[in-house]
Parts: sequence; C-alpha cells; structure tokens
Amino acid sequence: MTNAARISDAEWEVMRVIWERSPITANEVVTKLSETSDWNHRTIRTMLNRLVKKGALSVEHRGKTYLYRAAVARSVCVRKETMSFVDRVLGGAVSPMLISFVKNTKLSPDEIAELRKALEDKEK
Amino acid sequence: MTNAARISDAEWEVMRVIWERSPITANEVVTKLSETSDWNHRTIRTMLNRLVKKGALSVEHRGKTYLYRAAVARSVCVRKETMSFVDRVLGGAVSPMLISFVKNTKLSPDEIAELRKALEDKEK
DNA sequence: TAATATATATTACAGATGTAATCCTGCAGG
DNA sequence: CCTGCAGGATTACATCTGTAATATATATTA
Repeated sequence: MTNAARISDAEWEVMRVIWERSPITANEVVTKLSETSDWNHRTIRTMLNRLVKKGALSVEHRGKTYLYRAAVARSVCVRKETMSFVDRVLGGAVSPMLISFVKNTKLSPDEIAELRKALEDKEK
Repeated sequence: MTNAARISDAEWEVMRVIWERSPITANEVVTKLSETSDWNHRTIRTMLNRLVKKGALSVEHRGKTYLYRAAVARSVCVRKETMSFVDRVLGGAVSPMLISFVKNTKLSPDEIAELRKALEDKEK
C-alpha cells in the first residue's frame, strides 16, 4: 500500500491494537478494545471493515472467522501522521515542537542519553 | 472559551494566519491565504464563520467590515492538538517520536544547541 | 437616483466519521 | 430436522469537513 488513505482518530485506536498483535480476529480486537473503550462491538466491526476498504488491513478467511492483519507498517503511518501534524499545527516548524516536548515531557535517563547521542551525531 | 471545539485541518490554516496578525479583516485573511493556498474566497469565509461559531474567533463590527481576532490562545490549541496527537498516534509515548525527529529532521546549529541545553537542564 | 461593486448571510452538497441497528447465514444443540 | 445464536454483511443516520454557489444588503459611482 504505497499511498494509504487517511486513518481517522477512532481508527487509530483499532490499528494500534492490530499492530500490536497481528494477525488477530475481530473478536480479539473487540475484547482488547473493551478494556480501554466502551465502543459497541458493532462499532468496532464497522471500523474494521472500513480499514479493510481503505487498504490499511487485510483479511483472511479462517474457518468461520476472519483474521485481520495490518497491511501498512506502523512506522509509515506514524511518520505520515507526524508530518501532517507538524505542517498543520506547527506550520512546518519542527524544532520548536521538539524543544517544547523536551522541556515538558518526563524523560528517562536512557531516553535523554539517546537523544543526546542523536544530537551529537547530528552535529558532525 | 475554556473548552473550545476541535479545529479542523483546513481551519488550522486559517487560525495560523489570524494568530500571526490579529485583529484582521476577512479580506486580509483571504489575501494572506491566497499566497499559500488556492482556496476560493468563499471557502475561506465559510471557515471564518465556522470558527466564530466554534468560539475560536471573535468578531467586531468595524464599519462595513468585520474584524476577526483569535478567541483562543495559539499555545493552548497547539498543546491540545499535540497531546491528542501523541495519544492517538503514539499511544502516549513521546520519546520515540522525539528521537525519530531528531534523527530525521534538518536542524540548524542553533536549534541543536538549544535542544542540548534543554536536555542538560533536564538531567539535573 | 439607479446601477454596480463589495461584503456578509444563507444554502448546498458530497464524502468522511462516529456510532450503531438490522438483516442474513451457517453451525451447534435440542 | 428446526431453531437460535455467533458472526459477518448491509444499511442507517446525524455531524463534521471541504469546497463552494446563491442571495441579500450596503456603499459608491455614474
């Protein structure tokens, strides 16, 4: 799927579950999402169908049930959404956002170290 | 406006112009946006109206024209959108995004320095 | 003063989204 | 063998969004 359709807010919720444990049945998705949301199972099925139609998921007939699996890489979708976010909300300016996040987010020592290293590599 | 309605993608474009130079007339918004988009002026007016209805803008009758000004602070909206983005797309995990951005974004030496400084402050 | 230009107000309309309800169908149980 | 149930397929429906078109009011100009 080179140019996947846009994934909506609610659909991201579903995709995150599927990226975490793919392949997965509709029922498993419903069960998993019940822990964190109060969507009706019909609603979840609707989103699964739409995601298939959008090409973000693929289905495989497995007995009486379908098996869903992600058809687009999480990293690709994340990157795309991030770019869109940076353009739309920040007007394309990435570094103010980075600085603001570094200042306002709790980061572990490891994460700080990794960021420093990335910056050093960059400076060369 | 404590809890403003959601600002849509296209509306962000308009809001960015208004935050930059508020108060501003509809015409000035149209002119400004013509530089970067090819929206019909009708379209822009529609968005201005919707933004007023949403409480994101306020209007003041000034002669034959209206003067628009932002009714919500940019920083508040940016923060809100950012939080929503981090939750939805990253599942709440900020640092992988930061690292990925540092690695993949062109940053000026000044920006790098500022980031390093923010990290140092953090380490204490 | 009537026509024209300009700005605002109202209406339109299709596709996306959130949120399901209803219909259909094959398998398991009585 | 018939029936209800678990799942999938189809349909629903109000809002929101993108993208304007049409209508109306007002100000300026001939």
